[in-house]
Amino acid sequence: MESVDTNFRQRVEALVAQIPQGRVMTYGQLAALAGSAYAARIVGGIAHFGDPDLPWQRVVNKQGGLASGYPGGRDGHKQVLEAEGVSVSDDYYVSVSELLWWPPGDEPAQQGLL
DNA sequence: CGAGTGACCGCAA
DNA sequence: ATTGCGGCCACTC
Repeated sequence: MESVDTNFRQRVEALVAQIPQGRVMTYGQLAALAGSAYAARIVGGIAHFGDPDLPWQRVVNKQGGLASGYPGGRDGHKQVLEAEGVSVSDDYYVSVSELLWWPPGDEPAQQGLL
């Protein structure tokens, strides 16, 4: 409906902005919810040139590892996540299985269904 | 307007 | 198990 310009970027930003504190989402997830499961790279691109007010720090890769290119490097990224309440491993890895969050209504199979 | 790149993911050997 | 390569879409210069 209505305008659909760059709905991808708007969608990703909307999802990231909805990520609750202490939770993390994967790029592939955001990409899939945005409309393209193969556009995970674009999500990263938007993250770098998107709105700096969005909690991109809560966005990690499928491995649960922190991404590069973040202002301050993984060091700053790790500290920010820990400040949010996310436990980051010494290797800059987070428990995706524990902190992975899905938007309400779009969850294909929550962890409870495991 | 055209080309290149990217904070990724999945599969193949 | 590990390593290497390709692919898709959007954004920037």
